[in-house]
Amino acid sequence: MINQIVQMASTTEENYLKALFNLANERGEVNISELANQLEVSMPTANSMVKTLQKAGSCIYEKYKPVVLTPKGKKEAALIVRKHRLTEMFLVTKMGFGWEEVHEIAEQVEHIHASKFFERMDEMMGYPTVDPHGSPIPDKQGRIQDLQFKSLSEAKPGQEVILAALSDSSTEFLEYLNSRKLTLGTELKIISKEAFDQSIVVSFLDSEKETLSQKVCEKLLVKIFESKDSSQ
Amino acid sequence: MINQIVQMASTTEENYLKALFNLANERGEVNISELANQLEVSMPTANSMVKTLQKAGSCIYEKYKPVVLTPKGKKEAALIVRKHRLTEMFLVTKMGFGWEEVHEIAEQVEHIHASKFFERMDEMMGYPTVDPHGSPIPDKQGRIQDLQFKSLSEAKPGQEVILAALSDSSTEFLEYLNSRKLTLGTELKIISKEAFDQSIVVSFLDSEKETLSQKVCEKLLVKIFESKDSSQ
DNA sequence: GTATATTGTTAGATTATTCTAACAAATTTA
DNA sequence: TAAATTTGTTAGAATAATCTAACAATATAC
Repeated sequence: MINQIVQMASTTEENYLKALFNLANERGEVNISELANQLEVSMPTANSMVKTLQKAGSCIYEKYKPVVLTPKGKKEAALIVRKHRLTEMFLVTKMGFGWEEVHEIAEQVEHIHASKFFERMDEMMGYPTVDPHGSPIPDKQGRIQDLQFKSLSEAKPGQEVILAALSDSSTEFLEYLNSRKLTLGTELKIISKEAFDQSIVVSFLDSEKETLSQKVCEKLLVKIFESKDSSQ
Repeated sequence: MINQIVQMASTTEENYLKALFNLANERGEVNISELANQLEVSMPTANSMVKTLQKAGSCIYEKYKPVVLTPKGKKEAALIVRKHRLTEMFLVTKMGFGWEEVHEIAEQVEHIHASKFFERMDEMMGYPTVDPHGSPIPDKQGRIQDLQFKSLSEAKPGQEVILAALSDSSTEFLEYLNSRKLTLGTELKIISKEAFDQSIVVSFLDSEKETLSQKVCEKLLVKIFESKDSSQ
């Protein structure tokens, strides 16, 4: 009888996997100092944990080379991200939390192993595909749909767009958006764009007008409607 | 400047505190072997952790004597039990789980530190005072109301009682109760009691009749209505 | 293209949590 | 009460996750 006890990843290992996954998505390659920085541990600590994850078959690592997740590691990470995003969505839609306060809670809830718990959340919400920040929720197999939104800074005057996701979900940014009543799903019309500093004036909610800096525009991901003059 | 960093209890320590609290409530004194047995660790392990908890001021321990929680330790434990029971209640009333499946999930959720999360649950449920098994939910200060239910085995023929809580919430027992449609809040009338084996025949839901063994009766906690003939 | 800075590694130590082996104290049984 | 059993303790070791110090490799700057 083969008694193959596949040890579940510890909470610590789960955090490393998630960090590798997120860093790889943001910046492509992941080196030890980025990883250490992200997790607020020393480089020797990150180095040693990467070796542990390699032994477990979750990543590939060669001295002085960037760390790469294996398909196994990617799936493990995606399933943690799934739990995180389902939780965030649940906290917002079913428990009345603001989108700026859910990340911290979800960081803890994502390490719960009872899959029943997350399946019920999923069911109660009608199987959502994105979280409250517009990020896609991986499916049960760890697959992620590619949403391919554009940054608002790519939009041109006259175009209409829908705010669909954020590339920065820090509390500060979310609170900035709250203060301008900018929520996901909001329709924006690009009134003008300032050539000097790339800031954009938009109108939304049938009346509000707002100037958005380039910095802000880069972080707002939008669906751009095909131009009415069919220039494509 | 006094820089008193009071270290939060680890998940492991929390589990020891909870075990000490529960064992003390069930059996009075807690000795090392009971604790070790409850947590499925070796006696030296339990012994060593008890010393750690003592250093943290959560319990009092002298060689070969029973372990006693300090007021600090009792409060810490009660607050974990609070999170556990709030979670169980939430899972049953807001997420549609059966009472026999929530314990396992709550064992994991109780270690989440985000107090916002539990406060929102509490609020959504209207500040319940008991969990789905009839056990009291400690308040935010760790205080527990004393419910003082009686065991059904103390009831006498002719009396009417309401099933209020359980002294055993094992999955097997909960499934037994499910199969008989016995839920908390059910009104039972004691039809007769068999002197030989202390089994009791009850009627409930206006029609159902059921014979309950002494073993079962001892685990059912009830509110006994004052007798109509005011014999007290 | 050398000097400087950054990044990464190894070695060695620490703390938390656990174990087994060996022994000691307390309790139960006969 | 003496023997047997149970309970508890100490000692010593193992693993996970972390650190600092010291050194090595790679990348950047002049």
